[in-house]
Amino acid sequence: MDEKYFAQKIEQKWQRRWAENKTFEAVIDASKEKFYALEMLPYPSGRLHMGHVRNYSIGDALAWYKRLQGFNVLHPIGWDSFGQPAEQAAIKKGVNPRDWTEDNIKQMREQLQRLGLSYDWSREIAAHRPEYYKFDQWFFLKMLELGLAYKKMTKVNWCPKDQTTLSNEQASGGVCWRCGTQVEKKDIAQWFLRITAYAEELLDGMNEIEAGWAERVLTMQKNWIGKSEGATVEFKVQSSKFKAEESGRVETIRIFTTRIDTIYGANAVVVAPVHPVIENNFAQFSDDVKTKIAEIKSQQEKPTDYGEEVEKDGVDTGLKAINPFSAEELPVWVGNYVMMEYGTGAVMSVPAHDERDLEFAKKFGLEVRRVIESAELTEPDSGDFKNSTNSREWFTDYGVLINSGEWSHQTSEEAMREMSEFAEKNNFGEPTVTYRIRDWGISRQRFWGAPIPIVYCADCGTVPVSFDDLPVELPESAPFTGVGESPLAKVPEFVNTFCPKCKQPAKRETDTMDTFVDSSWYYFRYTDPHNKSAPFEPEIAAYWLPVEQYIGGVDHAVMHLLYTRFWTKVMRDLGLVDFDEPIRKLLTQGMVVSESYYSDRRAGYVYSDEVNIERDERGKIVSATLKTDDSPVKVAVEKMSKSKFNGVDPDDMVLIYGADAVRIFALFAAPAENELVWLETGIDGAVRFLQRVWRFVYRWKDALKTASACADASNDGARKLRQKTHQTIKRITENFESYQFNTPVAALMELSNALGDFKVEPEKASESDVFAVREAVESLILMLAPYAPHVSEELWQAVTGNTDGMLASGAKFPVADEDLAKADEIEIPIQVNGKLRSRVLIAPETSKEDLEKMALADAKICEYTSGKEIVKVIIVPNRLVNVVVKG
RNA sequence: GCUUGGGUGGCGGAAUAGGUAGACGCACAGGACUUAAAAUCCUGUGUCCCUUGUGGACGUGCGGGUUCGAUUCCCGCCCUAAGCACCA
Repeated sequence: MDEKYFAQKIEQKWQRRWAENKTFEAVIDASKEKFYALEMLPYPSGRLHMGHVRNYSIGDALAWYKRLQGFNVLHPIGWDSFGQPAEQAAIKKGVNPRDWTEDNIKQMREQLQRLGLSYDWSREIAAHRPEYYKFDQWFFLKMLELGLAYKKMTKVNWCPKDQTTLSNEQASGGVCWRCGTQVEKKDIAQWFLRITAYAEELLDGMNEIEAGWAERVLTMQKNWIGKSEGATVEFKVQSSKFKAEESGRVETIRIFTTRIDTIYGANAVVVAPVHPVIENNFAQFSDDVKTKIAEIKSQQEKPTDYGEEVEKDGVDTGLKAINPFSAEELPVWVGNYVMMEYGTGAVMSVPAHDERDLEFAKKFGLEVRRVIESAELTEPDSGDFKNSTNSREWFTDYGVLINSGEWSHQTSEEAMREMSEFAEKNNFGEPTVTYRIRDWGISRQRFWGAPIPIVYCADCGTVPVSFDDLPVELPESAPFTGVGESPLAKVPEFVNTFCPKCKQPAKRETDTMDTFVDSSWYYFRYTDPHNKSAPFEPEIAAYWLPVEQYIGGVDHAVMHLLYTRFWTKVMRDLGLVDFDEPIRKLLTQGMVVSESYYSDRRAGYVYSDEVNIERDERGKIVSATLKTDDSPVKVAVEKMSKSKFNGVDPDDMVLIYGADAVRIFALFAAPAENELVWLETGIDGAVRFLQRVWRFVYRWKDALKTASACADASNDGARKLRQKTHQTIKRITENFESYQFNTPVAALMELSNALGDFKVEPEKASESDVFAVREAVESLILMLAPYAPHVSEELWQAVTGNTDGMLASGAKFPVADEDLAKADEIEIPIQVNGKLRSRVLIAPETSKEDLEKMALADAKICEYTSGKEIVKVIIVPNRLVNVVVKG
């Protein structure tokens, strides 16, 4: 056994041993409490980045801790291996996406193993394998049966030159990212999952998980679902020649509003350019109106960039609609700020009480009529807001109604309730709840995804593939051009099939599923990863699920985490699971960032070794210039990325510092939720710490073998050490229980420093010294294991002589002895009028009376109190004394 | 604009049922060891002031408030990050 710490050597040794012993393979054991620790599965890009390392280090620390606590831990990993990059590689380099993906998985698996993460590799899954995506298809068919999957026409971004659909990002600025052609909107038929059917439940379920999820994530989901309660009101269209002639019925426009109380202030009805009433009456509009409507329509179809303010625009169609409350005749306008996708695609315009309507009214000179007055006014004024005491131009708060017929003098709250009830009673409206969330479109015109198991038959129409014929497998390859429809459509062997119903020749659906489908249920599959006939056995899943702790980036706060909650509710309705929420606790870890250097001269990012950086003695950058020509370089702290040349390769780090040190630093440098600035210098501290522990253990190793079970309390040094040990155990246990991963490292360092201060030579140590040191060392090693498992195993072996590894020997996390942890003397502050003036050493649990006596007798305190009247003395036992004086 | 976080030394960060602010680490400075360097170990390190002390004042974004006592609670601002955004 080597006396020097060589990370590479011991890390390989223990990684091999864990694998041979199947140490981390989880087996159902009903006698033990289970713990499911889960990290978001990676996309196999081929290289691990520091964000992964941080994510998995957190998860592994937790898994180790829970394992040492005696839990039956499930800690799996897999691959989110469908998706665009593989297809891009195929287009650019001509490689087969499957080979590319498998190669990447192999490389990244090795990288993960070099970090010594305690995964159960026997449960590894990959989304691109037929045995996995078979059940994506299975779920799709089940949802079809439940009416939760359906097909509808929808607008997509379309590049007419490349003949392909584009995502919003690819259509940024209204042009195709590849060829720069003007992007069009095109209607194509796509498959949707009815997530809206669960909107209310997804909202309600948040109460259940509130305690374990970061508030910002829940808020983001709430905003995304976007529930808004209001009312629909029907306005009869007066001058419409349409329905009146054809069916004898009067055409109506249904508007949605959250402020029905302001309806007497409406001066117009504004509809989206694609609203049915416009299409129905288009023929009777003047040419000017027609042109304007077409203009607004095409403007709305153009993808807009983030943050872009669009000026209000619109046109009076000449149609008239009747306000059912006031019987007033209002003009019907087309407005560019009204969208068909939200609410009913029509609004009533109330400029006095809505900022957007005001903007619109101002532009077109429409009347602004105030109908709500601030409730704080004792007397409602005339309604002429310019002379009103609360003369803001618009007023969007709740208040009291004025100029509203019989509803005047009611409060907004009363009026909203009663007016929508009134509308319902009289058949021209009803209370309505609207959601922002739309159904989940899962069709992708791509090759590298799970084929949607549907067949189109000339006679039978759209026919689902039979469950027995799953999986619908992807062909070996396809022509990858990046243009045209889905590559699958160009593979005749795939496309041509037979109708499952009538057995006549038919064609397959060539779209594949959104990869968020794969990640919606992957962690259910981990519980039963080799099941051939079902996604998982409900009984097995019932043991392991729900997930106790999920760890991943905030970037998935909405999409993935909402989809998987939806999927769980569907699985519950299918009888596969019996809970509503799959994830009890969610930890969203911060990004890993580092310094990047941008050169204006080179118009791009440059490598760090191309830059000269001067720092002052405090480390602040004084100047940063390009080495080649001394031109200035901008320094920014940004997310690590290849294109910014500021990434750090985890493999290099592991090679230089060892996996244990990298993991300690990743956890110690910042709280898990914070951004982590990766600085090479910081990691030295982790290495130094490990080496100190290592040296100490080897210095004491032989002496410790003689440790007896005797703990003699008369030895002061030993007693102090034991006290520190138990205080540390207590602290670290509390930290882990509250999911703090940075502070335990500090506590371990303190304990290690205490050992360093223990100045007894091992050869001269008394029995109680040896006992105390052994206790401290064993505790230290056990508590270090979640951070630095390799070093811990090695040192554990050195101390105990047990060569199987601490897991195999069933090591347990140390338990703090409260009595030993108690300090035998405490230093408490004495304040005069809240200012610290002196300190005094006391025995714990010293009585209030004694404390007061000690405080008032203190020489320094007397100095401050002499000649003054002591008003009172505040005593917090074991904390402080505060003497309050006057004069 | 709306929503939600967050502002503590040169830096990452500790500490809040209100009770010694700055644990631990980095960086820096001085010292020991060494022919020398590395490594290691020791000491110091919030700011300012003085009579250099078991000294004083100030100090947790800013301004108020509550309290014997506020980084922590309340009110009003400022800055910053993220998400959403013509959502009716």
